[in-house]
Amino acid sequence: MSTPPAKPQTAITPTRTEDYAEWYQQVVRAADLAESSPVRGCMVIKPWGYAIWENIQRSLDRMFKDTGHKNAYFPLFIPLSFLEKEAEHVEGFAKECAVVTHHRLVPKPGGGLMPDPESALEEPLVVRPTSETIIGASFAKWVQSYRDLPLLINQWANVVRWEMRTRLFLRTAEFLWQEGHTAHATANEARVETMKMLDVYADFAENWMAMPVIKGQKTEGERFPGAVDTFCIEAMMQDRKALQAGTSHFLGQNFSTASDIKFLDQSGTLQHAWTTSWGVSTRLVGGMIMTHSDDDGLVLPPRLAPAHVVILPVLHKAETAPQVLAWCRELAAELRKITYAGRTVEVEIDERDLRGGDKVWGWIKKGIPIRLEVGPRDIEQGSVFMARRDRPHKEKSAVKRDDFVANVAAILDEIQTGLFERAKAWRAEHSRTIDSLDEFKAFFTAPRGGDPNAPVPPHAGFAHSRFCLDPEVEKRIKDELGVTVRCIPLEGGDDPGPCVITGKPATKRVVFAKSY
RNA sequence: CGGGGUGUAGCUCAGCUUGGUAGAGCGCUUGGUUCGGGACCAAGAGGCCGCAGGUUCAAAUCCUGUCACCCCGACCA
Repeated sequence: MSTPPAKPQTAITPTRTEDYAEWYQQVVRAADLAESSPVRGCMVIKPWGYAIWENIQRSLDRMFKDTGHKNAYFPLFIPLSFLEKEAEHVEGFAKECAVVTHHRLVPKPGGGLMPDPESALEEPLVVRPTSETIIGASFAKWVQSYRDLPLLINQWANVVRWEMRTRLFLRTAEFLWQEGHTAHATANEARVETMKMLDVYADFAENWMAMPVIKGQKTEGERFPGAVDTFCIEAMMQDRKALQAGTSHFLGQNFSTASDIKFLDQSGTLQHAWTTSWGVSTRLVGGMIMTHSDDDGLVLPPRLAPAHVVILPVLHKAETAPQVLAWCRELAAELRKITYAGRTVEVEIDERDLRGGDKVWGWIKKGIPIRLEVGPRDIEQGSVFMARRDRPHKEKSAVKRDDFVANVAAILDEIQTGLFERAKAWRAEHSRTIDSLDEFKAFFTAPRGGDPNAPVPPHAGFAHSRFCLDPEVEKRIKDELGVTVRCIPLEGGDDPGPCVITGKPATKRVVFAKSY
């Protein structure tokens, strides 16, 4: 018997190719990002994970403000009647709403507590699944004249959608997000706003998350309930499934009509305003994980990393320990004066009384971009031993201390850019232009070993194919292959020819994929 | 919400078929030997066996219900 080839040891089991879904959960856990909670479908976001969200918030908030938006805050509860105002909107969200019906608890016979029947609310309150209607009520008061427009508001908040199947970060019953809501005097202005914010999202995804995205429009079937047009950014994960990472909606006058947002224009005519809404959520953290992480755990794009550099002092010799520590602290202080991507370089010194290997692997699994090992020998030579999370873990090199200080921002940038290029290459590798139905079907039919309950194996990726945009056909394809139109790309999609499914004339190529 | 699976120590799991005082490895604590690296030896701490009922002299084990998690669908950011 020959021995099987030795499998390289990885910090995360299983690996991505062995079981992607399980790998994802293990990465989240190993990096200490979040955990499930006693509440069904709701997660506890732990400090390392929350810091990533804070970084997302900080940079997006800056971008929102730079485009003229102001933050505000609206109630968590929405009167049921508000939600009923927009027909498609109700229909879309009714199935997944948490509803508050009482305001007091009383002792239950036999122990425990129960809602006091006497305290039933006259009108139930819905925990917001999104805030168009409650914000609309405010907008209706705030807008009287064309001079009040445009009204550009953003809210950072939590929302609740009673999802049937949840996954940490990707889909939770409660999630954190931001929702922008704007009102404009003309349809055109509102459309410009819709596209502007889509651009902001794409810019953020690519330049901060290092996650390449395709900007596009949703088909009728995938549109936000109540919107006239929905636009999105779509990214490819490492299992080649698509992730909708952000949406921007042109709402037309649907919600302004429902909420009575009216103004007198310059000619004295009473008009309904034109509104938009747009949002991204903690799902972005899931997207970031699935875009960059490897079989050793989380890989963080430096611009969103809670900390950029960890210094691991070699402290096991008592006589040199104080000196090593002092040297490391001084280095850290100097690094913290450097600015990278709008923040100072954030440095951790891991002084914990742990074995070196344990510390190193802990930080690898947390995805920190740069690790520095510093011991007496390095100090003697005025150097640090550097390892980068975007390189194999054994690849370490001695770098002169002062060179490192001078170059740290450049190195972080190189990692950031490298991650983006790698993700782009991955997407390119798994995208195909497909013009025949047979090839299309083959592309999306992955063998499952005959077990209908088995986890879904990796998908082929994105198919760029012409499509006639018939909703019936789209539904059929979804039922047959589990594949949907992720978006109609805004850029580079024009290519008239026969629809890949029906052969009917089509003007554009769309992106087909399986999705989260 | 339908189908499948799993709940036993912080983690991964064995024990359940055939009911009889709760187990292993990793992790944790302490001591020692090591150590520019996920080490080794020894001694310890730690569990109402998801929860609630039932059957039984006796339940982790059998029965019923319920909750949670995972996978496959449907739904969705």
